Amino acid sequence: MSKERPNNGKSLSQQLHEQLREIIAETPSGGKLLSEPQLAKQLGVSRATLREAMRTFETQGFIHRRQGVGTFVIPPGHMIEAGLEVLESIHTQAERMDLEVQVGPYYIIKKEASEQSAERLEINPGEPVIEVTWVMETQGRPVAYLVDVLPEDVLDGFDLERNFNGSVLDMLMSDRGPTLSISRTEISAVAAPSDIARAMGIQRGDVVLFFEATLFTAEGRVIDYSHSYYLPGYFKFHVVRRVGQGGELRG
Amino acid sequence: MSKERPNNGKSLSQQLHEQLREIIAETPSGGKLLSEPQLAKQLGVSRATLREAMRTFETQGFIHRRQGVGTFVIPPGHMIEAGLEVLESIHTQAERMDLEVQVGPYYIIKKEASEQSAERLEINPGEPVIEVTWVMETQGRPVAYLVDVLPEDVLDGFDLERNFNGSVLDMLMSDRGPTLSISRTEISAVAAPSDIARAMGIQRGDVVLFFEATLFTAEGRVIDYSHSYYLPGYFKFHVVRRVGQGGELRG
DNA sequence: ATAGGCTAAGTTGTCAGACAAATATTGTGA
DNA sequence: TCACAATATTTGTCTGACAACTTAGCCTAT
Repeated sequence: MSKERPNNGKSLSQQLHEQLREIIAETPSGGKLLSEPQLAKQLGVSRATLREAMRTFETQGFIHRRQGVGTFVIPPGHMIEAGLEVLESIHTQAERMDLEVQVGPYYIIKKEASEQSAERLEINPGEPVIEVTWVMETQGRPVAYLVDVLPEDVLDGFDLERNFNGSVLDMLMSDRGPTLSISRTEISAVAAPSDIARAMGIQRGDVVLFFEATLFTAEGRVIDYSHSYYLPGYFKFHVVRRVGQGGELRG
Repeated sequence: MSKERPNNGKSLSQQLHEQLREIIAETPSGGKLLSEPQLAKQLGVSRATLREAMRTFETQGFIHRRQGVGTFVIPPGHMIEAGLEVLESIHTQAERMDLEVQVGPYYIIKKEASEQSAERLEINPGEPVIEVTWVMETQGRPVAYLVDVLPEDVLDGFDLERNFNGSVLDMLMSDRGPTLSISRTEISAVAAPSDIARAMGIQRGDVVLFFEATLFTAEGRVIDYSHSYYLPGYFKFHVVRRVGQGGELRG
């Protein structure tokens, strides 16, 4: 068992969250959930706590509550289907796509933060960072080229050389790591620069998808800056865009 | 004329939501909110209700609650900033980016649905559709090429020729239109095919971002299928990805 | 027979007050 | 000075109740 974690105010709530997810998943599209008092009793929590958990699913558009009527599961297929808005490693993502992947050549080096890296990581240029570079392959063919840059101290407690399985994100999301919250990913398209082209075995100037991401902890600290190149055709990225609600917290 | 609406279980909660948003927006980055009892008293609601509202913001990653400590505003700039997950027209989006845009040449034609369009629109091939094609320019330079395909009956009540201002989406979102819910957008990168290259004044084979989107009404009907090409550099698209929660509702 | 209104039951929305759990601060003693 | 206990503050959860809303069925008047 991992480290002796206290109930960070999460464990219980987390459990409830999981249970609720299952219940929602098992309810047919458009179907009606049990009433709140019944559900609360079944799950062994108070109605107030249950309602807070339900609210998270409502915010995410999975369920819909109508006063005096009940709570309904929003028809999926037309729903989230786990696109880019869910933060998961490219490894995990590839599995869902039934794509068998291998970790190609990778390099883990310690260096001083470049000006660009430093700005993204919100540290000072020259501070020590770890840079992880690797190529993702399927059927022996390179399909993605990934670079992660992290402040050195973030990796305290990790044995990078031993535990690296191809995904920095998976490692950070393990229970030993800090609590992650969101990742801001910029999307663009570029012609492959020569060094990337060489590593991926394509022509210089060939079209690749380009992602640039910064990863934040729950406290708002930047702990990872990554840029990655993907061969079109092997990956299908998608986003679910929602009308209106929520936007514009900033002026 | 607003119909005689009863409090659809929202009006009050909605109001609270707005107030909370303001409070969060006005709190400095990383700052601490008032304690829940104080906030509840100030807003004139019970603590339970307040907590449900806060939960929505927590789910969206705007605030972070720590038991025994308090509730904190997550530094923005780190935050949402209205990325791709909000459904809005490219026109609106361009405005936010301080990009002055003009509507270049456009064509509105009626035709029979191709096999591909029909599949996307969930109709039968051969049924009448409207196809809107236009080029978006900034400083006289083409920067995007957009094609929208809609079933003919969707546009009942719209005078397309007269009202078209460059955005099909804006028109559909107007009050005369149906209630929209989500848009599923696939993201890829391609080398510009010759006809698009010609229309955009670039070389055939140049790199462009490629979006392919289907737009759903609240009832789940597909009412728009669009594919669009964007010149990298002129646009910055980004997505905010959230860790774990909510994912995998579907098998 | 039909249309319209009324009643009752079920469900979500909101409220009040209380205690538990986690954390940070302060005070105390060695 | 340092370790440790006491205390105050804050979020997490519970309980029970009532209000607002929706639906379905019954009843009445036309």
